[in-house]
Order: sequence, then C-alpha cells, then structure tokens
Amino acid sequence: MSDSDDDMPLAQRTHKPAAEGSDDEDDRPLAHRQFTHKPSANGNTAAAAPIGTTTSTAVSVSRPATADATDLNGWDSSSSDDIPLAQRKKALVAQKSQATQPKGQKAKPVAKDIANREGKRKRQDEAPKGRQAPSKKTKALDDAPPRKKRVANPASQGAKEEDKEIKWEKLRHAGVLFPPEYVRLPSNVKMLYDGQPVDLTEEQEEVAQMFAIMKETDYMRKQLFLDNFWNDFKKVLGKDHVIKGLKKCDFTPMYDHAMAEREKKKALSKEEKLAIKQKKEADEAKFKYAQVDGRTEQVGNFRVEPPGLFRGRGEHPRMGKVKSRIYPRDITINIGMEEPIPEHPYPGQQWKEVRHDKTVTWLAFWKEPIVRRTSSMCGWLPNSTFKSDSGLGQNHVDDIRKMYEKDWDSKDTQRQQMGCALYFIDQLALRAGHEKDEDEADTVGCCTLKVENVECMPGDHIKFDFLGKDSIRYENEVVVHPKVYALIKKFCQHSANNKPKKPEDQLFETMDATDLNKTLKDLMDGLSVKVFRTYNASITLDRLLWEPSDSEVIDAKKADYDRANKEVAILCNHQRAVPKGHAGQMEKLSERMHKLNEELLELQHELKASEKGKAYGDKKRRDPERVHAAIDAKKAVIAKAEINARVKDDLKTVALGTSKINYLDPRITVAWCKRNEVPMEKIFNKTLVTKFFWAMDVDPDFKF
DNA sequence: AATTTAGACTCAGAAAGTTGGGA
DNA sequence: CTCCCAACTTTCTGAGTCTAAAT
Repeated sequence: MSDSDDDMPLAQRTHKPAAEGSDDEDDRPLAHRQFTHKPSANGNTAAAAPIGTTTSTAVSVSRPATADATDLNGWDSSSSDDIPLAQRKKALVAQKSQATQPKGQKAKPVAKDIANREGKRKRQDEAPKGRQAPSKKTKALDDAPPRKKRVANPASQGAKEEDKEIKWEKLRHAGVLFPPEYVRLPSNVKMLYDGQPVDLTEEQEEVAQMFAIMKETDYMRKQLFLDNFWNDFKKVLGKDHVIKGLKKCDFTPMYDHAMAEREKKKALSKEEKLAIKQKKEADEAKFKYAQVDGRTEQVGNFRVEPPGLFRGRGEHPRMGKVKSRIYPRDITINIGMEEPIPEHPYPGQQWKEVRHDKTVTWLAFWKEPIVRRTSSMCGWLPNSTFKSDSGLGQNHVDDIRKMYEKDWDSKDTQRQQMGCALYFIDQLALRAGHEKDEDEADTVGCCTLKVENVECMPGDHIKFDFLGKDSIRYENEVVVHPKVYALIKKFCQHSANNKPKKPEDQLFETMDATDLNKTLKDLMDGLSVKVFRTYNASITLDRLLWEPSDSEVIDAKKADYDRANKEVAILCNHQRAVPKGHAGQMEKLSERMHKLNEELLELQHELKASEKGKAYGDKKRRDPERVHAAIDAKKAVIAKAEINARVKDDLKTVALGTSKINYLDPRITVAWCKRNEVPMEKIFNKTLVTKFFWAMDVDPDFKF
C-alpha cells in the first residue's frame, strides 16, 4: 500500500498550505482543488488566495470566484467585470433588500429554546432578528422558474387545502408487498442462557434471531447497541422471565443455524435458484408499475421493510432497538377514487386509511417505528426534468454574492453570521443544517456548526472538522476571505451579546437554517440552501468539462470525465469506504502491467532480430512491420491498463454515483459526450440513460 | 406570532445481487 | 468454451431538506 494521502478517506487528508511547495494536485486543499484548474494549465495555483480565487484561465461564464486572483477579495464588485454586461443588469437585488432593512429593530425575544438540551444548541442571545423580507420577489429574479400548476383540490378535506399542486388525476396500483412471515426455528435450535437452552415464544424467538445474526458485527462491541436491544428484548420477554440479562445469553446455536441456512441457499443448483427467482419475480410483477393518468410509471419502492434491529449511521442514539413488523393496519394507501383498493395478505385487517389525495406522489406510507419523525413511502419513480434546474443562474448568484459580502460589514451580528453562512454554503457546498433532537445522531450542517468544528489557523485558513449527513466526516482546510476570517474568529470567541462561547456552542447562534432559507426565498422564489449545492456541483462539472484536453482515446476521455466527476464528489464530500479487496486488486493490476511490459520488451527484441532478418527465440520470424504493429497494439493495451489502474486507485474513496444521479445536470454530460464523441453508455448506465432521456437531444455546445 | 410538528419529498453509502468479458 | 471474478446494478435502510399546518 502506498502511503500517499490518497489512501486516507478524503475527509481526513491534511491539507498543507501550498506554500510548502507541493505540486501534487492531491496535496492541495480541497477548496483549491475545487476551484483551480490543472496546474499544467496555469502554472502555479493560487495558494494563498481566498476561497474560490484561482489563477484559472477564465471561462467567461464561470463564477466570479474563478476570475483573476490579483484582487484578494475575489468577491468585491470589481469581479463582475468578467461578466458580460448583458448579465449584469440585475445587480440591484442586494442593495434593494438592504435599503428596506429596518435596522436593529426591537430585540428578538430569546430563542427557540430547546431548553433541555444540556445547553447545547440554543440561541443564546438577543440579537435582533435581522433581515426583513424585501417585500416581494425582486424584479431581478423574474426569470425564476415558471409557476407551477396550482389547482383547487376538492378531493381533500375542507377549504384549507384548496391551493395545492395536483400531481395526478388517475392513479391505480397494487399496493405494497409485505415481507415474508417469520418462520420458526427447528425445535433443536435454541439460544442458551447460562448454558441452558431456553424455550421462547415465536415473538421472542424472532427478536432473538434478529440479534443472533449480528453476532459477528462490531455492533456487539457497542454498549449502546446492547443496552438498547436489551431494553426492547426485555419487554418482549415479559416479567419474571428466566433471561435476566444479555451477559449470560448465548445466541451461537441460532447464529450457526442462520449461517447454515445461508450456505444451503448458496449451494442450490442453478435450476433451483432460477425457479426461486422466477417465483419471486412473478410475485412482484404486479407491484412494479403504477398507472398514472394512463401512463405506466415504475414504482420506486413497493416493499414494506422487514422487521429487524435498527442500526443507524454513526453513533446513533437508538441503535439496537427493535424495529417491529409493519402490518396493513399501519399503512395508509393513496389511490385513485374509482380504483380497486389494493389487497393484502392479512385477512381481518384493514389498511390504516385509504386516501385519494391528488396532491401527493406517494402510493403508500407508514410511520417508522424507531425514528418516529420519519415515515417510509412507496411512490413512483421521479423521472421528469432535472429537479435542481431551479432557475438559479450566474447573474442571480452574482447578486446573492454581493449581498452576502455586504453583510460582512454589517453592524448586526445576525447579518454577519448570515453572510458567513451563505459564503460557506456557496463556496463549500455545505448542507443547511437543521436543528436535531437528541434522539438523533449528532451531526451538523452549516447552520448547526459548533465552535469546536472550526479552527482558525494563521493566514486566513479555516479548518472544518465535523460529522455531516450520515455521520460522514467533513474535514477541510480552506483559505477564506479576510473579512470572513475575522468574523468567524469573533463568532468562535463570543456570542452576539458578548458572552464567551464554549466549544460546544453554536457558531452561528443568531440564526438557523429556516432563517437562511427564508432570506433566500425572499430573494427568489424556489431558492433554498440546497439549490447552491446542486448549482455549484453542476457549474463545476461544466467548467471542468470545457477545459481543453489532449486525450484521444475513449478511455482517456472517460478518465477526464471521471476526474471532473471526482472534483464534484469531493466538493459535495461524497465519500465511500475503500472497497474491500481494493489493495489486492491493485496488486493484481500491477502484476498484469508488469507482465505486459515484459511482453513489450520481448516484442522489441523480436523487432531487432527481425530487422536483422533473424528469428527471435524459438518463434518464426515475422516481418518487421507486423512486429511493429504488435508493439503498437501492446503499447495501447498498456496505456489503457495504466489509465484504468490510476483511475481506480484515484477513486477508491470517492463515491461518484450520488452526484451523477442527484446533482449533475445530465445535459452537461450529454453535451460533453457529443463534443468528444464518447458514447453515452460509457458514462451513464442503462438506468440513468432512461432517467435522463429528456436530456439526450441537448445541443453539444450546451453551457450550464 | 413565534415555535413546533407533520408531511413530502430528496439524497446517501453499503450490501446484495447480477452480468459479462477475458484468461 | 466455460468458469471466475471484477464491475456494474439494484436493494436496503437511513438521514437530510424544506414547506405548510398546528399549537
């Protein structure tokens, strides 16, 4: 294994200031990588420049951030010099909204206090609740997305709901597929308590079995998991059960049995497996599609989740709890008024409710038993246009940037914080970060950053280190605008009302994600924090794909694409664990390379011999030309293998899929494919080609 | 009227399952 | 040709965002 930075999950790479002189792209801070063109393209990189400032060769539509680095303040209005006049007409938004800003009105009565949270995330200040909404959508933003069709909805209860969007007129589907019932273990398979076999009821056995199969996972070493499980298991066991605690429980017989069953299944003959598969498909067939207004739409998910132990991601407070079985009585069905109500395999039970709500797209839903806040839904697959084509364009972005730059100079702490938060969201594509309860994993986003999550380093460096969505670590050191640096430093030290802050206090204590979204929405209909993530992902890809490349063969071009895709994934912090067996696979590849190189050498010897009119080794003599051809072919194979190996290693900690599916406007990719004569299928798999069918006839010169 | 809660999506990575291309 | 393994897909189960409704 190499010891390069690449072997670490990307979030853990330490970013040396470029001043230390590494030219290796991977050694540069993420933020630099994101916004910087290949070193080869422009020599040095803007090591000491603020976020987003690079020495790139400016593509005219690129964000101002990519403009010239001469001005350390990549943001001030001069940067808009790079924007064609035509795009600048709307520069007034920020000023306008600020003109109407009623400064420092009455103090906001304290906090959305989430009182009993051990003093954590509380808004502990009395900062004025800043920014008033600029009364209406500003004219600047009138090319926002077209109004959605809104129709009165007579189907729903009462007049209140009259103004919602109608999603369908006719809707027919077969409901949901329930998981198989629990099958009891053979009577000779029993768990042991204190060495003695224990008889369990069916219900108890099912729960025990859930635990048994986790024997070899490292959940067994997590006390919280064990405690949570025991609490629930205890309830199922009832009072005065022989089993008094987990310590003396031995689930080995159950585990072994489960493993044996698994092996048995694997060992089935081809025919048997096929038969099982066909049976399964036949059972599922009717659930797979829904009829929506005469169209056949694929149902995204029609399976009811089987019971099991809740795992959660990261250190989830509820890990190990029993997730009980879902029955029809728990499920609400949504279906067209005249359609037959779906059947279910539980005679005597009724669906919890059957609705005919035309304003939603789900077919069925139920409440999650563990994380009651959420519910699971079965709906049809969204396949329409790119969701994030929000109407946010370069000129809006410029306006918004000017607005938040102004906020840095505000006297009002809340506005300062708002300005900094927006800067991070725009530059680093952070998520909004809503407040969470204590029975959820302790993860944060931009608005919920704590003081301990940021560290101010010399030279306007800020180091972020926090757990984001799915408890994925975000670690990134970036150079920020000096004004932001000064503000963040201040926010780390004391709150708006001058109280000193503790590490676990909120960095932006005067505002939250809702405030931020409100501000954005007032600026432009349809604008929210997450739009920036999508927008920045797409614009980044677009910029990278327009960079000149000298790749000629398809594989090299695909590698170019993957590199661009990787940049986006890094921007969005889409990480994955290094696939198991990666090291082994790399070793194999290098062995193969070695072999290929030897073969090449052989061929070169053969060529020499051939040119002298001799045979080489025990082979028949071939024409020099034929040997030449063989050499070229071999070289091509080697080059291809080299590219593949490098790409593979390059991407081992980066998950490309998420951005490809959810963030990148497919038109960018399709256009690139056309320009570079790369077949679509090299980039999009079959599913994606289907999903993005609407983007396929885009103009090759399409610019995001 | 400010918060809280409900509701409806939208995004997430790992694991399981399937396929297909090369030795 | 066929078998094996890596690559690709789908499934699984969670976890965010954001708006609207309820308190």
